[in-house]
Amino acid sequence: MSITDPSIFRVKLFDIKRFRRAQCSQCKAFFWSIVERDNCGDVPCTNYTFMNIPTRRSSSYKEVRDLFLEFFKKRGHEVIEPKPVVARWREDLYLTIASIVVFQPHVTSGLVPPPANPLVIAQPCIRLEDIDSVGLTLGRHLTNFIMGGHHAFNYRDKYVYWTNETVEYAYQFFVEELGIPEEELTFKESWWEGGGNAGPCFEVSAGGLELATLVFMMYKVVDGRYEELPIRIVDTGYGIERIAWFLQKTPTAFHAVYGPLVSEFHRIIGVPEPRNEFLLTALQGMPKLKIGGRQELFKYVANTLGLRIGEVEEELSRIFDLYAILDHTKTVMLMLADGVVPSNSGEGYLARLVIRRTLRRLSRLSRDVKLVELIAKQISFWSDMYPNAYKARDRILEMVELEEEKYRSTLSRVSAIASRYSSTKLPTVEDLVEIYDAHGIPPEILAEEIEKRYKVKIEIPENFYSVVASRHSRPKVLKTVEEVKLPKEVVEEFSRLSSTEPLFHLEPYTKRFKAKVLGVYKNYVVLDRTAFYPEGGGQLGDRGYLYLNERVYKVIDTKKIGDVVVHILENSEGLEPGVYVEGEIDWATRYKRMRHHTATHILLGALRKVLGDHVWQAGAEKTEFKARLDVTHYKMPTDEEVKKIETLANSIIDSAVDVKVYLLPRNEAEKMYGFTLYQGGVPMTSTIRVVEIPGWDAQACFGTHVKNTSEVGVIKIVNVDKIADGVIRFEFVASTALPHYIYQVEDKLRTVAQTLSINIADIDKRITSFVKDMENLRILLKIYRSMYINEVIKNMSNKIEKLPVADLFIHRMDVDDKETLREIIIKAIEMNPNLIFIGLIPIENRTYIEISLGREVAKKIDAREILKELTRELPIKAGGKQDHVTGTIQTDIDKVIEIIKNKIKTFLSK
RNA sequence: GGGCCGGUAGCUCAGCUGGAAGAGCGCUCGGUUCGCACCCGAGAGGUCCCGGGUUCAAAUCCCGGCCGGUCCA
Repeated sequence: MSITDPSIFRVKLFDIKRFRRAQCSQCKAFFWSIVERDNCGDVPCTNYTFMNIPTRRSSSYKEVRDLFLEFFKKRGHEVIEPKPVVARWREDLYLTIASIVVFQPHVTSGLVPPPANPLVIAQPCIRLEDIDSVGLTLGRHLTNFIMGGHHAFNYRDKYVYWTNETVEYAYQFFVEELGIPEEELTFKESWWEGGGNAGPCFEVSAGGLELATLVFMMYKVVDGRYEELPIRIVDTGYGIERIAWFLQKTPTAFHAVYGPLVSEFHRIIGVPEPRNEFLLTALQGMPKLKIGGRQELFKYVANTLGLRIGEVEEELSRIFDLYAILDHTKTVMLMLADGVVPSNSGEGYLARLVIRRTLRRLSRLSRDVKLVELIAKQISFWSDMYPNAYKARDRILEMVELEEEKYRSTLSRVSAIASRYSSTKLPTVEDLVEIYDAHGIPPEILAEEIEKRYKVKIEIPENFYSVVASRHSRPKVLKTVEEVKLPKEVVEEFSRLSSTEPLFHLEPYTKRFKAKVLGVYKNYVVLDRTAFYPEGGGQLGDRGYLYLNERVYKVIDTKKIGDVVVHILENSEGLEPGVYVEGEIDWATRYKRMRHHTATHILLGALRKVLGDHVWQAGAEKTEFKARLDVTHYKMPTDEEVKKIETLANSIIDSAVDVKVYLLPRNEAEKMYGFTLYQGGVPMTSTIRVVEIPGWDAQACFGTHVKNTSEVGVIKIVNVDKIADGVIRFEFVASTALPHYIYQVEDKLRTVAQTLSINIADIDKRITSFVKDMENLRILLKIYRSMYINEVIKNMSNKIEKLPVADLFIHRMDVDDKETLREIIIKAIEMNPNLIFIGLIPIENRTYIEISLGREVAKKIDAREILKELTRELPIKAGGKQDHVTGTIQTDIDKVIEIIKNKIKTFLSK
């Protein structure tokens, strides 16, 4: 895996302190240690021994975090505020899985300077990769953790520090600051990869716990190959939870992190707290997991303490569940606090996934405890470390409650699905996967139900969830960056040209301008400057004209390649590089789009104010006619809320606030406005164009905006829709586009009124009576139908022809109402089991025919045989079953009746 | 973003190898009963999501759309 010269691992400190390089007898990795040892110092190559390693301190979780920051601050690192656990600034990742993620890809690629250098950060992270191991490993695996990271960015012309200093800091921190004896420390050589970067690393362990990873990031991973980075980055991750565990010597990391909350969860959920000895024995048994899974662990604990395996399994499983719940509820809190809305797609699904996993585990322990209650406990417990969660408390709890309800309704299908099976017909593994995939019902829950019903046990394979996962192919990129929709050859042709001067930004009200033609290829033209707005940020490209002397060129669309604006013409004949043209944009259209664009920002601001900070733009489109804005929100807004949003939005229009546009360096912009800037996507630029409506909204935005909110005129929300779970779409019309919208509505009304030949004013009343009339007519029709049916049946006996084999009745009905005919037929043959019923309906110049046999006749005769007989004489397309056929005769009804009668008579006499 | 499942009576759903629209609950009426949640009998209630196609015939098969659910990243 590694392509590195191992000499990079030979750092100064190892020489001074006489660390020696050795190979682990278990995992075969090379490691450095002061004392001689035959393992790398990390579980499972060794046992947990940290319980017996003395340290100077026994610090709380929060103290460890502050200790870490303080240590590096004292050594010249600037402390950086942590970022949200949802990676809003990244297009390729949903969650902040490490501290370095904060600086990817803009800083690591060299586009933007780091906010400080060197720096230190205590970044809350969420990683769902190991979610199945959480609890089981007593805190080694967690879905949320704080990664303490000190980072140094070494540019070609600016060196900060590299391997020597990094290892020395680790040594000082662990040995001098925390008081871990130096002979306990091991530095294992390894290789790290993530987020598109890679490099050699040290895993620093003591007493069986890996406490930190020191990565020397120096490669970019491109198509599986490694390219050297222009910047060498020190990327370290100190596990604050593990260090706290190490120092406090609690039996699990959960005790170290959650303190009194552990007992409280035990009490609420009703799981008795285990003896310390029990947990410590389990901890010692952890390396067994690697060998034979949890059964080996149970066996170890049972043997050591002289207990029965079943007993141990039952108690430990419950405790594992409880710890996982402790972990998951905090993860849910963190995600929802950072504005994630549970959904069936996107990052919202990750929140739902964790919530459902938690509910599943919770339901194993208790039927009565509500998830909301546990989350509420977490929110209060963490109120000082995570005040934003406390602020969002009501919203978080409401979302959790809604999710809990949704999950319950999902599970309500279990019984219906179980009833598809029986004690002899059990679901296969394939069925279980299918049921989980399509209905979200976990196999153990279905198995439980089936066991209850049919007293049969179902085996669920160990690798169940990986079978599920293997059914889904994974896309390479999560979100795609806005792509240019221009032919490849055009992109190549124009890629050499210098960037176009953006008059549409510099002076957005420019309607006419002069410019020089720089490039012409087919119907694509590039100018040195332009007022034509190129498609982007949900705003469409401008249309208009280019003038060259007497000639007029129609511009039908405008797009961009990087900073080069490409005008798409109907015809470019006569245009060539060097000539000067005059441009004129279709101002009426563009101005409406500008107003809709600014209106979208106004609406988003209003939405966040009315609905909450969890509202994020999930998509938008602006045209000259109307605009739509999709946002994350967990339920359909009420009519009152919509009105409130609309009123609020219009109030800022009436306030006539100036819309400000700034170009700011990225770090500064983020510092000033936060990540709410990136509503429409994350630009890959070092400077950011910020469009601000002061006190209302600020976004990184490429589009054109009006100078003052009053120019938007008015916003009318015309439609609200739920387009996905957790995503609400608002369609709205602004400014002078509104009359056009109203015309459309009026036109529809007028058409309806005309069709009904009434006044528009009366339309509502008329429709009501119209519907009532329909209802009455239906009832009336029903009565007449049954009258007719009875009439036919009553008169039938007179018209029946008694033949030797059966009775024959031919009924002609001159109304195309097959349903009525069918009713007559059914009644007739029920009354007379010896009847052959022939029903005929004229349809245009053809004849619909239906032949039905009574119970008795059907024993002797096949209706299809009759059909066959008729086919000899008549062009029939028909078919059916033994006692009933339907079809069409391609002949006029008057010509067929006699033929049918005769044919059937001859047939029956055979 | 992608895959999968579903849309049939007021509700929960069956029917889906094409062939005459069903069950349970609920509702109405009647019976039983001191009374009822029980029991018995009768009845009302349908755009089989929408549009197109194949077919003599489509709830059923095919295509497109809308809506809902769900899993994966």
